[in-house]
Amino acid sequence: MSAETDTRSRILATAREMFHGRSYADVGIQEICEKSRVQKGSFYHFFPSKQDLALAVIDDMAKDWAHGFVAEAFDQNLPPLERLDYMIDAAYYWQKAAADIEGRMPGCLFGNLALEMSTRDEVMRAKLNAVFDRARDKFRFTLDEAVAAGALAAMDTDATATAMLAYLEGIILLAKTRNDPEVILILGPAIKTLRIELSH
Amino acid sequence: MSAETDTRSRILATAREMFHGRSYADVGIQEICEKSRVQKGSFYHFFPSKQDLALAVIDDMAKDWAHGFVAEAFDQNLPPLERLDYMIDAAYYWQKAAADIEGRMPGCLFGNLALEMSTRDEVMRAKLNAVFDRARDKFRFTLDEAVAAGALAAMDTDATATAMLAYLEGIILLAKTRNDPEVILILGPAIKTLRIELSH
DNA sequence: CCTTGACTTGACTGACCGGTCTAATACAAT
DNA sequence: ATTGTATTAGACCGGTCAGTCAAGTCAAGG
Repeated sequence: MSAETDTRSRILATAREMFHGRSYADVGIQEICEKSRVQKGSFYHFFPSKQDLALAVIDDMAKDWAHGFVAEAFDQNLPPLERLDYMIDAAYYWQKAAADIEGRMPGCLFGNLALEMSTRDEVMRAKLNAVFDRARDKFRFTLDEAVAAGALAAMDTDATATAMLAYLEGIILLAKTRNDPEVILILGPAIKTLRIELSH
Repeated sequence: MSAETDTRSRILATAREMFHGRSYADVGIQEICEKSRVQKGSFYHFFPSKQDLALAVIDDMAKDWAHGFVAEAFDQNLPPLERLDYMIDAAYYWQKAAADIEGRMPGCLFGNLALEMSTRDEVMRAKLNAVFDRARDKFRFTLDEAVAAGALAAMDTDATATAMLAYLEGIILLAKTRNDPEVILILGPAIKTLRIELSH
């Protein structure tokens, strides 16, 4: 029970790290097996295909994300607008830590996979889209609170939340291309300037 | 002369389309050769490696981009801030046209390749970074003009230009993940709300 | 003690990968 | 007509890909 779970989760952790640091196509099952010291057959006992593995990796990362990074950054004890700064900081330190260890900024696993796989795998696209939708909901909830508290003038919180998520992903994309986490720190705070008015 | 150029440019055009619509790793040289009706040997006569082909594709797209899309969108006869709206519209129609034909939004070739290749190929990363730098310059030039014309209060035009580029890439990323070009139209105009103040 | 079934092992498959090589061909200059 | 060069043709290379499979190991349950 513990051994079986261990094998599966070892595969999952390895795959997550490798997909994140490289790409889906560039990482082979054989390599994942070697690095997690598992045989091919064992791999296929737990995951019917490479696609299923990727789907599991996305779920796994989304779970950790929701319970760690996002839960802290969107801490409801903080004033709504400060949460955005916290989130930017969290993203920065995360990427910086990874860059310091690996030498390269891995960026956002979801963004990476989304651009690589959206045109090739509808199931994966839909799953990544759902992850983004949940992230947007976090932003929207924060914006709704800010508006209710009078910290922000009334706006289209749904559209603005989506805009903020897009901006965050864009910043990480650019930072990864520059291989420089500082970009997140420089551009991040401007996320609070984004605004989409209510249409009527 | 015309025939040789034709073979090379046929390879280039096919590769560009395929890399854009799928990904670098997913498209094989064999497939590119088949689709452009060229033999392997001819391919390697013109391009020493797949990496060189990708580099040439990036240059080719950047050239077309600078002369077409960007030149029109950043038309200096337009008031500076209107150029931003033009650019968003141009991005929308481009993606929509591709989505209508292919059924899927290809997104931005540069953004796609940047996320896929940045951690794997330093040469490609640097080239894509340079393309982004030039795009940022276009934004900065526009912002400088807007500030000079009094249409915008003084700001850190360099940082804001980078923020706008990040936002644009982020929008396209999200639109691609949703497979819905309309996202560009909804989120795009908010690019004008981005602002990074001068630090002092 | 025997069976069951989850798990592991590692050899194996056929397809495809990027890239090489030699020979044939087209064509321009002499 | 001949030679040199640019281009094309396509067989071929070793390696890797995702995935399969038959033969086990081993612990729990009857």
